[in-house]
Amino acid sequence: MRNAARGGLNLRATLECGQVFHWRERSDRSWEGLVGSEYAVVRETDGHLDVQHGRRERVARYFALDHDLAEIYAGFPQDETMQAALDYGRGLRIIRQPAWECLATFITSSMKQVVHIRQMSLALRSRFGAPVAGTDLRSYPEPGALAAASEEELRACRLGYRAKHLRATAESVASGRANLAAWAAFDDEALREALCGLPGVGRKVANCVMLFGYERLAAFPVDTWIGRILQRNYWRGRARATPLALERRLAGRFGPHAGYAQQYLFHHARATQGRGRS
DNA sequence: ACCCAGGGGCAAG
DNA sequence: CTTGCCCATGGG
Repeated sequence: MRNAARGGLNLRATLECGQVFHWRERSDRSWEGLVGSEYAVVRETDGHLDVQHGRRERVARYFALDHDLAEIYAGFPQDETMQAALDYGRGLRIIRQPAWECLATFITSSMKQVVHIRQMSLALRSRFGAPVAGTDLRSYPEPGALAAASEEELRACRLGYRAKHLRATAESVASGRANLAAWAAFDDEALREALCGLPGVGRKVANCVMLFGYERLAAFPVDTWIGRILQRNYWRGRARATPLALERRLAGRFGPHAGYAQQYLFHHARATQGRGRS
């Protein structure tokens, strides 16, 4: 079953740009992963999505094929830095990721490279997740499963100091004190404030969860990569600014879908300025 | 040996 | 409201 994507699709960029961490490519160039707790196999053909396994509508929604990329791109700034990132990542989509999976994953992301986040995520799935029919992939652990785990067990998944934060937030969500589903009704500021109240969640992680888990496309996470890009290309000659200052002063330049712009800049920088410059 | 990675929390200025 | 330091772990 083939699904039209408004403005094209770059499946590899979408799945490897650092917004989601468990998908894997198969030898036939298709990709397999879990949409919530459902096994899915997908493939990109001519800029469209081929759903080879899984419920078509559900998978299409997960990959946000309804996002109108042409309209989103039209809001990007017309400068060289942004256009180079756009040319490189064209077709990359911000997907609709389950809020808890996204929140938990980004709590473990602090001071870690994408490859490590993936390893921790897979270890958590393997140790605490539930089996899924049709695959050896396991669903992301429920909040209760992580809340019931000991800190030592979480550290065994190589989480380090992040184990304490993940466990505490899992408890908060499992108890219902933090109702992630209800928070979807909050406006951006209220949602950010609610998220920042959770252990291990500061402004950067909150912005990632808003962008990837709540479809708040204006959310603009500033990490070390984006900080460098903004400082060098959009804040030249001025005093070194903190991530928060950069976000407040510059996010507006990237339009109503600033989060999309941010992800293209991140993906481009990571690929071209590559991790190992020896 | 040293540096950095999709940071956050906390105490101190 | 900002800055400095620590928090583990892996890789270059």
